[in-house]
Amino acid sequence: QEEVHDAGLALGLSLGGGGGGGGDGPSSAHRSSNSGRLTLWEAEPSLTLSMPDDTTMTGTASGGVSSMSVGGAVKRERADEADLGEMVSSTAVGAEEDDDGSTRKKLRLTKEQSALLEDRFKEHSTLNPKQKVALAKQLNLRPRQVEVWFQNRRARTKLKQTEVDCEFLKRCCETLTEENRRLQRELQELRTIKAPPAPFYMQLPAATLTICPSCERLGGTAATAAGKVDPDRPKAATHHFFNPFTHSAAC
DNA sequence: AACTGACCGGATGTTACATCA
DNA sequence: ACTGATGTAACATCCGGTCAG
Repeated sequence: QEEVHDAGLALGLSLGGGGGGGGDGPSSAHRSSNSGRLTLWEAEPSLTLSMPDDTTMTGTASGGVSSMSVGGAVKRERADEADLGEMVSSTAVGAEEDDDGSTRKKLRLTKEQSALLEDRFKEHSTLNPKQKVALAKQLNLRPRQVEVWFQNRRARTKLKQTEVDCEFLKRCCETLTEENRRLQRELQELRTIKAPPAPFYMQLPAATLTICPSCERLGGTAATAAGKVDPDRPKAATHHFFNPFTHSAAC
Protein backbone atom coordinates (compact mmCIF):
# COMPACT_ATOMS: atom_id res chain seq x y z
CA GLN A 1 0.00 0.00 0.00
CA GLU A 2 2.80 2.39 0.81
CA GLU A 3 4.43 1.77 -2.47
CA VAL A 4 1.23 2.40 -4.37
CA HIS A 5 0.56 5.51 -2.39
CA ASP A 6 4.00 6.93 -2.81
CA ALA A 7 4.16 6.04 -6.45
CA GLY A 8 0.88 7.75 -7.02
CA LEU A 9 2.08 10.85 -5.36
CA ALA A 10 5.36 10.73 -7.15
CA LEU A 11 3.53 10.74 -10.42
CA GLY A 12 1.19 13.40 -9.31
CA LEU A 13 -1.79 11.10 -9.41
CA SER A 14 -4.55 11.58 -6.96
CA LEU A 15 -5.74 8.37 -5.46
CA GLY A 16 -9.25 7.98 -4.18
CA GLY A 17 -9.04 8.84 -0.55
CA GLY A 18 -5.42 9.67 -0.93
CA GLY A 19 -4.21 12.83 0.56
CA GLY A 20 -7.22 13.51 2.71
CA GLY A 21 -8.22 10.02 3.59
CA GLY A 22 -4.68 8.86 3.61
CA GLY A 23 -3.91 11.48 6.13
CA ASP A 24 -5.65 9.66 8.88
CA GLY A 25 -3.63 7.56 11.15
CA PRO A 26 0.04 6.98 10.73
CA SER A 27 0.98 8.61 7.52
CA SER A 28 2.38 6.44 4.86
CA ALA A 29 3.55 9.37 2.86
CA HIS A 30 6.93 9.87 4.32
CA ARG A 31 8.22 12.13 1.70
CA SER A 32 10.52 15.01 1.76
CA SER A 33 8.51 18.17 1.94
CA ASN A 34 8.95 19.11 -1.65
CA SER A 35 9.51 15.80 -3.24
CA GLY A 36 8.13 15.29 -6.67
CA ARG A 37 7.58 18.96 -7.21
CA LEU A 38 9.46 21.47 -9.23
CA THR A 39 9.99 24.68 -7.42
CA LEU A 40 11.38 27.90 -8.74
CA TRP A 41 14.74 27.49 -7.16
CA GLU A 42 15.00 23.90 -8.25
CA ALA A 43 15.39 24.24 -11.95
CA GLU A 44 15.48 20.56 -12.59
CA PRO A 45 12.92 19.71 -15.24
CA SER A 46 12.85 16.06 -14.41
CA LEU A 47 11.67 16.56 -10.90
CA THR A 48 8.04 16.65 -11.74
CA LEU A 49 8.00 13.04 -12.67
CA SER A 50 10.79 11.60 -10.70
CA MET A 51 11.41 11.01 -7.08
CA PRO A 52 15.00 11.43 -6.12
CA ASP A 53 16.27 8.88 -3.68
CA ASP A 54 13.31 6.69 -4.06
CA THR A 55 14.74 4.25 -1.65
CA THR A 56 14.13 6.64 1.13
CA MET A 57 10.48 6.81 0.39
CA THR A 58 9.77 3.68 2.29
CA GLY A 59 10.68 5.14 5.61
CA THR A 60 9.22 3.77 8.73
CA ALA A 61 5.89 5.03 9.84
CA SER A 62 6.69 4.69 13.50
CA GLY A 63 5.64 7.65 15.51
CA GLY A 64 3.90 9.13 12.56
CA VAL A 65 1.21 11.59 13.41
CA SER A 66 -0.51 13.66 10.87
CA SER A 67 -3.03 16.37 11.12
CA MET A 68 -5.48 17.53 8.57
CA SER A 69 -7.59 20.58 8.27
CA VAL A 70 -11.32 20.14 8.41
CA GLY A 71 -11.73 20.76 4.75
CA GLY A 72 -9.00 18.32 3.95
CA ALA A 73 -7.30 20.84 1.76
CA VAL A 74 -4.17 20.91 3.80
CA LYS A 75 -2.42 18.00 5.31
CA ARG A 76 0.56 18.46 7.50
CA GLU A 77 3.15 15.91 8.19
CA ARG A 78 4.09 16.15 11.78
CA ALA A 79 5.70 12.80 11.52
CA ASP A 80 9.06 11.96 10.19
CA GLU A 81 9.70 13.06 6.74
CA ALA A 82 11.73 11.15 4.23
CA ASP A 83 14.39 8.94 5.78
CA LEU A 84 14.25 10.88 8.96
CA GLY A 85 13.19 8.20 11.31
CA GLU A 86 16.66 8.19 12.77
CA MET A 87 17.03 11.90 12.76
CA VAL A 88 15.41 12.62 16.06
CA SER A 89 18.00 14.48 17.98
CA SER A 90 19.86 12.28 20.33
CA THR A 91 20.94 15.28 22.30
CA ALA A 92 17.64 16.96 22.52
CA VAL A 93 15.51 16.29 25.51
CA GLY A 94 11.81 16.45 25.76
CA ALA A 95 8.62 14.53 25.70
CA GLU A 96 9.22 11.98 23.03
CA GLU A 97 6.35 9.89 24.24
CA ASP A 98 3.29 10.09 22.13
CA ASP A 99 1.07 7.51 23.73
CA ASP A 100 -2.30 8.91 22.82
CA GLY A 101 -1.22 11.57 20.40
CA SER A 102 -2.44 14.28 22.72
CA THR A 103 0.85 15.09 24.40
CA ARG A 104 2.71 17.75 22.58
CA LYS A 105 6.24 16.90 21.76
CA LYS A 106 8.70 19.43 22.92
CA LEU A 107 12.40 19.28 22.85
CA ARG A 108 15.09 21.67 23.80
CA LEU A 109 17.67 22.43 21.21
CA THR A 110 21.24 22.24 22.27
CA LYS A 111 23.44 25.30 22.28
CA GLU A 112 25.23 24.06 19.22
CA GLN A 113 22.00 23.49 17.36
CA SER A 114 20.66 26.87 18.32
CA ALA A 115 23.88 28.59 17.37
CA LEU A 116 23.96 27.03 13.94
CA LEU A 117 20.31 27.84 13.35
CA GLU A 118 20.95 31.41 14.39
CA ASP A 119 23.89 31.65 12.04
CA ARG A 120 21.82 30.39 9.15
CA PHE A 121 19.01 32.71 10.04
CA LYS A 122 21.37 35.64 9.96
CA GLU A 123 22.40 34.66 6.48
CA HIS A 124 18.87 34.11 5.24
CA SER A 125 15.66 34.22 7.15
CA THR A 126 14.14 31.64 4.85
CA LEU A 127 15.24 28.26 3.63
CA ASN A 128 14.48 26.45 0.47
CA PRO A 129 13.68 22.75 0.78
CA LYS A 130 17.17 21.62 -0.08
CA GLN A 131 18.74 23.90 2.45
CA LYS A 132 16.22 22.81 5.00
CA VAL A 133 16.95 19.13 4.54
CA ALA A 134 20.69 19.72 4.54
CA LEU A 135 20.52 21.79 7.67
CA ALA A 136 18.30 19.24 9.33
CA LYS A 137 20.81 16.54 8.58
CA GLN A 138 23.60 18.68 9.87
CA LEU A 139 21.70 19.34 13.07
CA ASN A 140 20.41 15.84 13.42
CA LEU A 141 16.88 17.17 13.42
CA ARG A 142 13.84 16.59 11.28
CA PRO A 143 13.31 19.06 8.44
CA ARG A 144 9.98 19.89 9.97
CA GLN A 145 11.71 20.99 13.14
CA VAL A 146 14.04 23.23 11.20
CA GLU A 147 11.10 24.63 9.30
CA VAL A 148 9.18 25.34 12.48
CA TRP A 149 12.21 26.91 14.07
CA PHE A 150 12.58 29.30 11.15
CA GLN A 151 8.91 30.12 11.17
CA ASN A 152 8.99 30.91 14.86
CA ARG A 153 12.17 32.86 14.49
CA ARG A 154 10.71 34.98 11.72
CA ALA A 155 7.54 35.60 13.65
CA ARG A 156 9.38 36.59 16.81
CA THR A 157 11.88 38.72 15.00
CA LYS A 158 9.03 40.53 13.35
CA LEU A 159 7.32 40.95 16.69
CA LYS A 160 10.42 42.44 18.24
CA GLN A 161 10.90 44.75 15.30
CA THR A 162 7.30 45.84 15.61
CA GLU A 163 7.85 46.64 19.25
CA VAL A 164 10.95 48.65 18.41
CA ASP A 165 9.09 50.52 15.68
CA CYS A 166 6.22 51.15 18.02
CA GLU A 167 8.54 52.58 20.63
CA PHE A 168 10.21 54.77 18.07
CA LEU A 169 6.90 56.09 16.82
CA LYS A 170 5.80 56.67 20.36
CA ARG A 171 8.82 58.86 20.97
CA CYS A 172 8.27 60.68 17.72
CA CYS A 173 4.73 61.32 18.78
CA GLU A 174 5.85 62.65 22.13
CA THR A 175 8.41 64.91 20.51
CA LEU A 176 5.92 66.25 18.03
CA THR A 177 3.34 66.76 20.74
CA GLU A 178 5.80 68.76 22.76
CA GLU A 179 6.80 70.75 19.70
CA ASN A 180 3.18 71.39 18.95
CA ARG A 181 2.60 72.64 22.50
CA ARG A 182 5.57 74.93 22.24
CA LEU A 183 4.39 76.37 18.96
CA GLN A 184 0.90 76.81 20.30
CA ARG A 185 2.27 78.73 23.27
CA GLU A 186 4.38 80.84 20.98
CA LEU A 187 1.42 81.55 18.77
CA GLN A 188 -0.67 82.43 21.75
CA GLU A 189 1.96 84.85 22.98
CA LEU A 190 2.17 86.47 19.60
CA ARG A 191 -1.56 86.79 19.41
CA THR A 192 -1.77 88.38 22.82
CA ILE A 193 0.61 91.10 21.76
CA LYS A 194 -1.59 94.04 21.07
CA ALA A 195 -1.67 94.34 17.35
CA PRO A 196 -1.10 97.95 16.26
CA PRO A 197 -3.81 99.54 14.16
CA ALA A 198 -3.36 98.95 10.53
CA PRO A 199 -0.92 101.53 9.23
CA PHE A 200 -2.08 103.85 6.57
CA TYR A 201 -0.04 102.19 3.88
CA MET A 202 -1.92 98.94 4.39
CA GLN A 203 -5.03 100.75 3.26
CA LEU A 204 -3.48 102.06 0.11
CA PRO A 205 -3.58 100.32 -3.22
CA ALA A 206 -0.92 97.68 -3.60
CA ALA A 207 0.80 99.58 -6.34
CA THR A 208 1.78 102.22 -3.83
CA LEU A 209 3.25 99.90 -1.25
CA THR A 210 6.84 100.31 -2.17
CA ILE A 211 8.32 101.59 1.08
CA CYS A 212 9.37 99.24 3.81
CA PRO A 213 8.37 100.77 7.13
CA SER A 214 11.14 98.93 8.88
CA CYS A 215 14.13 99.91 6.83
CA GLU A 216 12.44 102.77 5.05
CA ARG A 217 13.91 101.65 1.78
CA LEU A 218 12.09 101.70 -1.45
CA GLY A 219 11.05 98.41 -2.80
CA GLY A 220 10.71 97.44 -6.43
CA THR A 221 12.98 98.87 -9.06
CA ALA A 222 14.64 101.34 -6.77
CA ALA A 223 15.87 98.73 -4.31
CA THR A 224 16.87 96.40 -7.07
CA ALA A 225 18.79 99.10 -8.80
CA ALA A 226 20.59 99.81 -5.57
CA GLY A 227 21.77 96.23 -5.44
CA LYS A 228 20.04 95.59 -2.12
CA VAL A 229 17.82 92.84 -3.43
CA ASP A 230 18.66 89.53 -4.97
CA PRO A 231 18.05 90.04 -8.67
CA ASP A 232 17.06 86.39 -9.04
CA ARG A 233 14.12 86.79 -6.76
CA PRO A 234 10.74 87.35 -8.30
CA LYS A 235 9.91 90.95 -8.65
CA ALA A 236 6.94 90.79 -6.33
CA ALA A 237 9.13 89.33 -3.61
CA THR A 238 11.45 92.29 -3.70
CA HIS A 239 8.87 94.59 -2.26
CA HIS A 240 9.41 95.31 1.40
CA PHE A 241 6.11 94.62 3.02
CA PHE A 242 5.86 95.03 6.73
CA ASN A 243 5.40 91.84 8.64
CA PRO A 244 4.42 92.47 12.25
CA PHE A 245 5.45 88.94 13.29
CA THR A 246 8.82 88.80 11.75
CA HIS A 247 9.62 92.46 11.79
CA SER A 248 9.96 92.39 8.06
CA ALA A 249 12.08 89.36 7.34
CA ALA A 250 12.34 90.67 3.83
CA CYS A 251 14.68 93.36 5.06
C1' DA B 1 6.89 35.58 33.69
C1' DA B 2 9.49 34.96 29.70
C1' DC B 3 11.15 32.00 26.38
C1' DT B 4 10.49 28.67 22.90
C1' DG B 5 9.24 24.35 20.34
C1' DA B 6 5.14 22.69 18.35
C1' DC B 7 0.78 23.06 16.42
C1' DC B 8 -3.58 24.95 14.11
C1' DG B 9 -6.19 27.31 10.67
C1' DG B 10 -6.21 30.28 6.88
C1' DA B 11 -4.11 32.24 2.77
C1' DT B 12 -1.48 31.72 -1.24
C1' DG B 13 1.11 29.67 -4.95
C1' DT B 14 2.42 25.60 -7.78
C1' DT B 15 1.65 21.46 -10.23
C1' DA B 16 -0.89 17.75 -12.47
C1' DC B 17 -4.94 16.26 -14.25
C1' DA B 18 -9.72 16.43 -16.27
C1' DT B 19 -12.95 18.65 -19.02
C1' DC B 20 -14.65 21.38 -22.68
C1' DA B 21 -14.98 24.32 -26.73
C1' DA C 1 -6.98 14.04 -32.98
C1' DC C 2 -4.91 18.05 -31.25
C1' DT C 3 -4.81 22.36 -28.56
C1' DG C 4 -5.50 26.11 -25.38
C1' DA C 5 -8.39 27.72 -21.56
C1' DT C 6 -10.45 26.67 -17.34
C1' DG C 7 -11.62 24.26 -13.08
C1' DT C 8 -10.29 21.20 -9.44
C1' DA C 9 -7.51 18.51 -6.24
C1' DA C 10 -3.40 17.88 -3.75
C1' DC C 11 0.28 19.74 -1.78
C1' DA C 12 4.01 22.98 0.19
C1' DT C 13 4.94 26.97 2.49
C1' DC C 14 4.12 30.97 5.04
C1' DC C 15 1.95 33.74 8.69
C1' DG C 16 -0.59 34.95 12.89
C1' DG C 17 -2.21 33.10 16.85
C1' DT C 18 -2.04 29.85 20.45
C1' DC C 19 -0.71 26.11 23.51
C1' DA C 20 2.27 24.11 26.64
C1' DG C 21 6.79 22.61 28.67
